[in-house]
Amino acid sequence: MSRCEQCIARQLNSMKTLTKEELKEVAACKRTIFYKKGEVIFGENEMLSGVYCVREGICKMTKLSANGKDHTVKLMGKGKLIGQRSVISDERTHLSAVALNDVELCYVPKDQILGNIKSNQEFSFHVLQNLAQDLREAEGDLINMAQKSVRQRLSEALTYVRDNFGETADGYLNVNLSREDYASIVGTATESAIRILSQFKKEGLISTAGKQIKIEKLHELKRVE
Amino acid sequence: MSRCEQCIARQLNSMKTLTKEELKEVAACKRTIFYKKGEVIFGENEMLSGVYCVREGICKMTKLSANGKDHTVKLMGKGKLIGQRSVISDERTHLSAVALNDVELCYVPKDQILGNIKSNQEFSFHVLQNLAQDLREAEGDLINMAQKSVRQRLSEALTYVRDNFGETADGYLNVNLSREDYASIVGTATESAIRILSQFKKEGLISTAGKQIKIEKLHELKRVE
DNA sequence: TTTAAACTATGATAATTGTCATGATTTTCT
DNA sequence: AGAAAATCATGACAATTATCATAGTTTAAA
Repeated sequence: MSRCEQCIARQLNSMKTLTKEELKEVAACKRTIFYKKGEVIFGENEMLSGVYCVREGICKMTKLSANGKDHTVKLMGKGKLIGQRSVISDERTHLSAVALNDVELCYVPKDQILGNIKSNQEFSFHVLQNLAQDLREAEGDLINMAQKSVRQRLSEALTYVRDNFGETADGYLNVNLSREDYASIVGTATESAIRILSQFKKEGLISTAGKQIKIEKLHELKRVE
Repeated sequence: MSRCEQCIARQLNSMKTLTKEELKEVAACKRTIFYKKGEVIFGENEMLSGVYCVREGICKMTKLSANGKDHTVKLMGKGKLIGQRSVISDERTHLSAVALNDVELCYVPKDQILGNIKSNQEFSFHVLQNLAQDLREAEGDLINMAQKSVRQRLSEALTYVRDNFGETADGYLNVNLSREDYASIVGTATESAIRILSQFKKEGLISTAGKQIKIEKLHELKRVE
């Protein structure tokens, strides 16, 4: 079993501020867990006993709404910590976490995390900065949702996926989301997402090959009105 | 000039975890500032040199959007810390802060706050929990924005104002926001906010006296479809 | 106090988005 | 391979919301 010190994901979050001693402790109590596409890591309103660090794959954080639809609040890629907020607040989850593709997670018990927050000032401050950043993003998303059209939001969702998860050698997005996934991110009806993607295609802003999407004209896509 | 130890606002935020010594230091370097209704405390994209604690009155945190309209992200009442996120991230502000009515703020230099975060574990953890809570709220707002109608959001804005800022003896909301303010919170056109408030009035869910609003039937208002 | 400015109100109409329906296409499973 | 299920696509229509216009009301200021 690989040690935390060698884990790539570790470089990407607060864990990198831990000392060798602390990392050994984490390594001793952590567990690696695999989830297949579509599997639920945890649901809403659950008490978590630890946090999950994404080592491979992508998870979506979603919330079920009154009308029965899921809204995807954010996507968590390599290095992201899932469940951090709930553990810090000592509250039940308010979102559920679902594997968007096959996923490898590293589970670290809550006490280990909280212990390090208490004892390692640098770690604690890093977590603080992380949350501050998440907050900034959430507020930004809120404003986008309030003020931009579905078309704009969808175009931004495409560039978001591209910027965060990259593209293949021939320019297709690395991550293939269904139209329903996009609709859930953008906060619209699936049909609307489909329709607008069709428009983008007709306008030559994107092209598709099966489920794959290629962003053709990023510039125009970005300044879509 | 009043000492921090006696300040009511202090009871309401992370400051309450500071020791007497630390409070004395804060008291020594803090400054009390007054703003009149409508005055700007800071704008977007500014570097802050400290945080502001609300002692009296309410501030709104807003962001100007491409279409020239302001969106109100949240209201900050007594005890709330303004600018905390920017100071922790060491980034420019992404929102501006505006006095919604006459306001008394207590300004604490950034170094003082950051120093306490570094040295006082309890304070640091409290700030962490605060941010986690803010994050939860922001995500909740995002989902509301994505999934609820303007009518629902407006009804929730009313109960939000009531729950957070209270009502007078005769049942009117303590805080009197303009329809434009409500529109800015809800993320809609001012005319739409006006229209829906008129509807609520016709339906007997609220009543008004000039600028004042009284919630008449909270129950039905809450389950407005 | 009266005059201007800001705010509230409402109608008419357009634009956006959601919903329902119906097929085509693709993927998955056996 | 073939059937079933999921996904994608598109039309028709309804509902919601924005925009423009106009006027009444309240508030603030000269």
